[in-house]
Amino acid sequence: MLIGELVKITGLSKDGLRYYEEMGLIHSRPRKAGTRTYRDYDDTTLDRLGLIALGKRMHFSLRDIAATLDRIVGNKTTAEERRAWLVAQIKEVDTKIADLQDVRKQLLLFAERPEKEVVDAHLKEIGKYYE
Amino acid sequence: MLIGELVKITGLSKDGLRYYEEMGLIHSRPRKAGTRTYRDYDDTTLDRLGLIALGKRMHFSLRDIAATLDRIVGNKTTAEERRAWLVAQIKEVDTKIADLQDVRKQLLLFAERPEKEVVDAHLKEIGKYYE
DNA sequence: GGAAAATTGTAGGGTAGCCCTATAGTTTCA
DNA sequence: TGAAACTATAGGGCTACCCTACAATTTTCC
Repeated sequence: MLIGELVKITGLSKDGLRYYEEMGLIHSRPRKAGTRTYRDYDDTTLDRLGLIALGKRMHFSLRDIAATLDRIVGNKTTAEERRAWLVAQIKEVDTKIADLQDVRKQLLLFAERPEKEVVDAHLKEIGKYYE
Repeated sequence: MLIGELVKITGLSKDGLRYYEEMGLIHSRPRKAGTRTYRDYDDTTLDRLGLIALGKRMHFSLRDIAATLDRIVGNKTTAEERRAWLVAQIKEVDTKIADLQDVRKQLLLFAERPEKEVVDAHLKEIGKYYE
């Protein structure tokens, strides 16, 4: 299929998809047409895009996603390798969740006593984690 | 204090701090020195940087953080306004947590049956959420 | 069948949130 | 006094795109 259909199915943008291809996240077969060359995608592209979306929901960079895409979709990896990798990913997600839960706790403390002095004092305590 | 001390205390970079100032997230009093003008920061800057860090952990854009910084640190806001705003923020964080938990569930399903055919089949099911 | 509309291509600029030079003015300290 | 330490501005680079052009190639409609 051409890029337009991919756009229709996925809701992603033309530019985004071409950027993915440039980054090596998806691939197409060149289809010659006069002086132009169109990109022809096959169905497995949709699987890859699904995984890319999953990676983005994990707040991973495209570079990281690219590195792992072939690892999970590719045929070269064994089931055991996939499992080990997946467990590692789950741990990373757990870390992100834990961090957000901590943030939530901080916000809740603010919300319970929203008087300026209390907020300010609380800020002095937690505000020391600058990064 | 000058920018170097801020760098030491926070661990943030000189460039990052100047970018924050450019974006209006922090402020300094200009200190003239010959043809140059140095940035002079006061202690409240540290409070602001603490809140900025909190915002970043929530994956908020600097633009959004800037908009809310004055709202929470500023004197103009009432306790009730602050509380309402904080509750809204907590909801947003909850959404992010829920999404990550969903991602975690998907990964776990993959991990439990990492055989290629099963993974591929599963992909077809969940892989339809492209964004 | 020929013109108009839709689709694709490349090229270029813009955004966010920084990092990393390079070059130069200012202050501090031995 | 002169070198080291700190500061400034200016410029380019990176990521993950978006948003114009403008041109080539279908496809569609009359």
